[in-house]
Amino acid sequence: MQIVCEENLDKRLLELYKQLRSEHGNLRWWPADSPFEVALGAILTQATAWRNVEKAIDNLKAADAFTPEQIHAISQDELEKLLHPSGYFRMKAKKVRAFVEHIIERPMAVMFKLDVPDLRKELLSIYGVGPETADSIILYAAEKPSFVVDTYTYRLFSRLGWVAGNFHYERLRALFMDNLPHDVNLFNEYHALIVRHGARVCKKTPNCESCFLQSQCDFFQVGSG
DNA sequence: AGCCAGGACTGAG
DNA sequence: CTCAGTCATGGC
Repeated sequence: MQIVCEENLDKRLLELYKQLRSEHGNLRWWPADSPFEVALGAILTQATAWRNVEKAIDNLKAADAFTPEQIHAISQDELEKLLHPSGYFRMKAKKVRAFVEHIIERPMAVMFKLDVPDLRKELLSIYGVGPETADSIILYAAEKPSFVVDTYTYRLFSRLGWVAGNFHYERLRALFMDNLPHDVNLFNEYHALIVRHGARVCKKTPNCESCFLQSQCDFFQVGSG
């Protein structure tokens, strides 16, 4: 993956943000009641629709298995059963267990005292926590500025012609980290807007009409700014 | 009926 | 390092 449009990226990113805001409003993410619930949701939503994640989280709450210690105490079979609706339930049971075992040793509140680079390294060392999950936990649970990108971000930016080639998480994240102020509220809202908008970005057709950014704002087209 | 959703890990080349 | 294969349910 290469960055096609290097010029004025800071201005372009802020203008895109304003466009998304005007289209979708102020979202204020993440749907969870605690940092631990954010982290669980981040793991469970890997390649999975959020509505299925909600079922699994409801199961955990209903089974009174919603603290790290409670989850650690139940059997693997039971954990798999509770996580079943979220899909990949065997994999996710392993991942959730690895995560709770880690934070029983090092509570999230302790980890969250680290700066973003060190916190990110520690989260990435946990089985089942990849770059997007780590950044989601840092941004939405620790409330520190680490930009979250995903396949929606890549798809949108490909349509805009700002990037080309295959999706590369770290390079796409660096595009935001290097060209935006490190503001938690900005990062929070920006990623939320991209995900909300993502449903309108056609997967296969390069000039999908449902992607308003293609048709309504010449500024976003490479070469016009 | 198929397609796909807010990815990550593994093994092979 | 790059990449295909794997993991799995539920809504549209």
